[in-house]
Amino acid sequence: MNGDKLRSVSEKTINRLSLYRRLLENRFGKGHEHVFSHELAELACVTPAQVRRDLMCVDNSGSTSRGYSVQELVREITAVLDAPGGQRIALVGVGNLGRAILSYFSGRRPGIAITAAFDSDPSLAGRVINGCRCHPMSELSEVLRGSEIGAAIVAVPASAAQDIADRLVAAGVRGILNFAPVPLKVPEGVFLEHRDMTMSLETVAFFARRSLGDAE
Amino acid sequence: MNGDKLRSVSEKTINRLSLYRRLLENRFGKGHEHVFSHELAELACVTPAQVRRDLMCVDNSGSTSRGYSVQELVREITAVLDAPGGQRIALVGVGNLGRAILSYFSGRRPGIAITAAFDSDPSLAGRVINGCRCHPMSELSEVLRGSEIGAAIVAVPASAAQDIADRLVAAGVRGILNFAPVPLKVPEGVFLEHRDMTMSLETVAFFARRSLGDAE
DNA sequence: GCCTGTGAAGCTATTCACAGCT
DNA sequence: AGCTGTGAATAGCTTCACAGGC
Repeated sequence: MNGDKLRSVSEKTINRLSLYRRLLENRFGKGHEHVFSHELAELACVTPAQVRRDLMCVDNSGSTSRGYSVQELVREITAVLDAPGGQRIALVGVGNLGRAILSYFSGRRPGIAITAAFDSDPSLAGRVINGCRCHPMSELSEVLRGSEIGAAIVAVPASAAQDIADRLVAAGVRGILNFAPVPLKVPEGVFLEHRDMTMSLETVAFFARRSLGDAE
Repeated sequence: MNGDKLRSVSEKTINRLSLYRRLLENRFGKGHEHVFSHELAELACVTPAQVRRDLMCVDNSGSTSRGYSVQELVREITAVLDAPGGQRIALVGVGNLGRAILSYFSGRRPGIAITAAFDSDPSLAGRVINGCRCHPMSELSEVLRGSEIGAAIVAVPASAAQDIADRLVAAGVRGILNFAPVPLKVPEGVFLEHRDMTMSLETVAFFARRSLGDAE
């Protein structure tokens, strides 16, 4: 389809495409059939030029004086973001955060499903939480090998995270979303996103304080 | 102290300083008194040049052929990041995610404390979770006004998020960490960080798939 | 007139590369 | 010899500004 364009799309653009799609779905639900780049920009809190630039990587239906067709745009962004048959994700670590993630994603996005969870607590084994089956940690490799899972969420304590990451990669996982408060080492070719809450919160605290100082 | 340098520090640098500090604390716990930039870089998964560049904004003790003194570096980063008397944070939304955040931050960082939580569920009012008192949502402005809280975490459903943000800003909050899956509008001068799990997960899924494709 | 798509400019962040120090 | 601190170069991202279309 639009193969080569996709090779070079940046992470930030993919992030925003994900956001645009949700905003558009929501907007379409409200009866709007078309959007202008400045309207979508307003919803997403970015500039209109940014929206148009981002949309260059979707196989865009083009546009008229009415702007973009919401429905077509959603379809085209989906063609870029989602795997044709949907994508399966594993969750490792079913503590407070892991459960929050399960409950949040349960059936929320059609293209993505968390289909297996793992925890070192044996009492969770066999339980089904928000439609997702929990397995003992020891079965990680085995369960992943028999599945179509290509990405995983790591929500375990810092001390366990690197070991888990190694095992995930060995089992064929090529994308990791890491919530553990420690940077992970993964081989070239494995995509890694580190979402460190401590970093986020300390950063917000810093700039909040600086803002106050600026005002005075 | 090092006032003007701080005006221009980027968000990314502050993020990494937060990370460096934790890695250093951990390292010092293991008996290392000194680090080289390439060692810290290895721990943080960045380049040595990046580390040195980031450290330019701390009032650095300088360095010798032994590298940086871990203890001093921690102290200097703390002088940049933390408010002198510690910083208080509010949490809005005590659902699954909110509880995960409370349990995670409970006593973890000395410079930061989540001192008030709010939820629209009246049955939570008055309860204390991980040392943090829950208030009914209606008391948000009142409680914040009588406090030193300058930043807040938003962990409510999308539909409530903008209203909460407006009330937080009106009550004097100058930094918001937003976990709701919707971009928030805040006035100039209020720092906003949007941590959207759907965006993160869809992005990881996309690049995991692309990685697989690259390999084939 | 007001939109989109996009080359070019402008900005920000990262890395290079080397002077200066021990 | 091997480190830090930093000007200069590079790479990456965003915005400008305008040609072309309805």
